[in-house]
Amino acid sequence: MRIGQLARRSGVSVRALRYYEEQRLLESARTSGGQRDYPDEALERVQLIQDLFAAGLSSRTVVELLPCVSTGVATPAMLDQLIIERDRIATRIQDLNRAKTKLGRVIENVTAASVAKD
Amino acid sequence: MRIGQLARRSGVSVRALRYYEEQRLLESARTSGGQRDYPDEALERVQLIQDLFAAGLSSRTVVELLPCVSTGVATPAMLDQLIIERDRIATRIQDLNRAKTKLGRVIENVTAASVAKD
DNA sequence: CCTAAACCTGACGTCAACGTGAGGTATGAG
DNA sequence: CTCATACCTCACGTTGACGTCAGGTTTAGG
Repeated sequence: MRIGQLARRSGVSVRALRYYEEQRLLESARTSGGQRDYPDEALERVQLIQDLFAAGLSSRTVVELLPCVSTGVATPAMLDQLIIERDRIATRIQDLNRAKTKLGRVIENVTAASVAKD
Repeated sequence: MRIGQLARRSGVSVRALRYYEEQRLLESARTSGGQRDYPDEALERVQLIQDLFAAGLSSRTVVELLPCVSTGVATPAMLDQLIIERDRIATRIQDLNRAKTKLGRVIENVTAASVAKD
């Protein structure tokens, strides 16, 4: 599969895919002409990378953790890192819930006020 | 209260507080010598700003929504924006939960494997 | 009055994850 | 063979929320 098709299937830009390669997050074979050629599994991997990015992990962290996320095998240091990141995500979720609750209350207030006027 | 004290109390940097003022998120009175002088309520406001930033809102969005978040009064446009942001946060929470679950499974696998070796 | 600490205003630096050309090559249908 | 696409490699630009340094001023204690 070539880069444009992978981009369309995964929903990320061509530039992003090249960037992932630059960061060693994603490999590609090359055609005789030098164009990238991806196996089908690349799609899955790109989606995984996106998930981890969306979770706020940096590309540096992702490149460290991708092997064990893919293979299920990890060194103790990697396990520590995994736990740290999971906890960071958990904390972040709590922060977001607080903010969401806050906005929710504001929305309720405003809505109630406007209904009261009716 | 002067800027250094507000910084210590709120846990954000002096630079950040000046930045908030620059972005019109936070006002300050000035002493005769030109130094910033904050009322006690500023602490609360800084924490609110931090919450909204942590939720991924931009300073532009925050400056638009702060009035109604503080006062509870909003125009229809502001209400729309509030709802948009709340939904964005909700989506983000779901993303994070997915990533957390994924990492959690990896951690389980790895832990199980290492226990199996014992 | 003196001085250390805190504060002031610019203004340039940083970092991540790409966006965006510029200028050239590969591919494949007709 | 031809030509429209799709692709290639630099390499500089962008954005947000500050960090950081320079050079000067204010404040409060002794």
